Amino acid sequence: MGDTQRQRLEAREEAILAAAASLFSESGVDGTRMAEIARKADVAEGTVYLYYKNKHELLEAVVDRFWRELTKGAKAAVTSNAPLSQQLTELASYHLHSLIDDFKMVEITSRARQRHGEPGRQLPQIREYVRVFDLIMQRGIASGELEASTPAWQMRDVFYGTLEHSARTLVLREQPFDRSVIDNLLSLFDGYRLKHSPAQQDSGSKQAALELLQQLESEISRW
Amino acid sequence: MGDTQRQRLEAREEAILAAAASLFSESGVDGTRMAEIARKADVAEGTVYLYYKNKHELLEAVVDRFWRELTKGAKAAVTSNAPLSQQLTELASYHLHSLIDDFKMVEITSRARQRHGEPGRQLPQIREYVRVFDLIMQRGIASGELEASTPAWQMRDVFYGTLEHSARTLVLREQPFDRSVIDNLLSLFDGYRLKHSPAQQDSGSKQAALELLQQLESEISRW
DNA sequence: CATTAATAATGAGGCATACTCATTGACTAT
DNA sequence: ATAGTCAATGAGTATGCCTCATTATTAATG
Repeated sequence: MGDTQRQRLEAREEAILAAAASLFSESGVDGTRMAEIARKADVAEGTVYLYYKNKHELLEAVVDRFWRELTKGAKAAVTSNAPLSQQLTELASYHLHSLIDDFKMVEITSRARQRHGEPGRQLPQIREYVRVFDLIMQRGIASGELEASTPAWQMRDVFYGTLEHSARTLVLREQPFDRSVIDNLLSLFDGYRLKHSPAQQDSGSKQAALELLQQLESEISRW
Repeated sequence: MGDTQRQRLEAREEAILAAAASLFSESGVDGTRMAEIARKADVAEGTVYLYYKNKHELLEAVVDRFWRELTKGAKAAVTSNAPLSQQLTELASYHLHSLIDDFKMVEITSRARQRHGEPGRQLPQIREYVRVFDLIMQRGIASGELEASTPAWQMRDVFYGTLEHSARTLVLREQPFDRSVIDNLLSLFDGYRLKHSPAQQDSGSKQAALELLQQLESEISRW
């Protein structure tokens, strides 16, 4: 039947993707030959090119999948009714753990971004991943748990950038996950916490904030 | 004379390095052929290989030089008697400006780090650059301007990681240098500022801190 | 079930390019 | 002047990505 056929095709594509991911991680992109990938995926070399136009597109697909998986976990960490600080802690732990475990993928990601002479792009799935971090900041602002004077993207850059760099530091030193990195980052984020009680907000901005909050919640619940 | 000969060799090496840097920046590593580099440097293709073993070593040399130049500027920003917050501001501005201006080099750097299957290394000159950030944190701790309970490397990861990620954000959005990123980061760093006056330190730890401070100062002055 | 059409898979060969090395050239010392 | 050393050259080789004519497999039709 036609249905089984489609499944076979998808299984082949998956096999190629998995083989590439594993080999890229182990030997690096330059250290992996297309023939190896084909062999590991149990197809002929030419078959790879039926599914991916060239080595670079295969690399992009591998990277894209990695971040798509990460995004799932990140969303899980954020989708809850827990207080903001706890959600941030969970997200940060998940993120740092993941980056450390698959640091090779993080390195390979930067390789996938550079396509010949063109300006460095952002792969769609990475954008989506970063958006999870943006949303939690926006939600914190809307709920009044974070001050509104700092743009959400700047808070995100602190959060995301710090963790990415910490992961690099730990991996290069061959150290494991370090909880104190998270604690430190979160105590720093207290600087973004509103000191005033929500009651001190004027009613106009409070109203606007509530609307934004609801909008964000609905967006998150749609996940 | 032998001296002129040596100068000619150095000039050739320099020409090759400059040609490679310019072409890598413009067209990316994969988009640049060795023959182009040779032509731009006005030498035969084989000559390039007398100075650099292969394309990857040439790439490493280009990246290494870039960070060596950056290190000079960073040290300049830090070598002064100004208060810590001002030095941090200068260092952050210099860093962010540089990363934005030469973001292509930043991207290429991550490419130079991955050598085939080996674990991601840190090129020596990048290490040296990051050490400038470490030293200013250590100095702040020693002088009592920063709290001692957070390890210097964690403060550095916040500082360095945030700026690197902010640079990426700005470049991808095609926005120029944004002073508010620096202001935000520095106001966050107030969280690391000691609230107590130095007099509250017990004399033992104060003594130790002073010694460390002098040691750091002498190291910095040796630059 | 036989036949035809359509689609998927193959792998030998083409081709671009990083790299080598035998030859040539330039300079130095005696 | 001559021999010796070191630098430079660029045609040729090797490697690895990718193509495409051929073969195999599946689907459609009567």
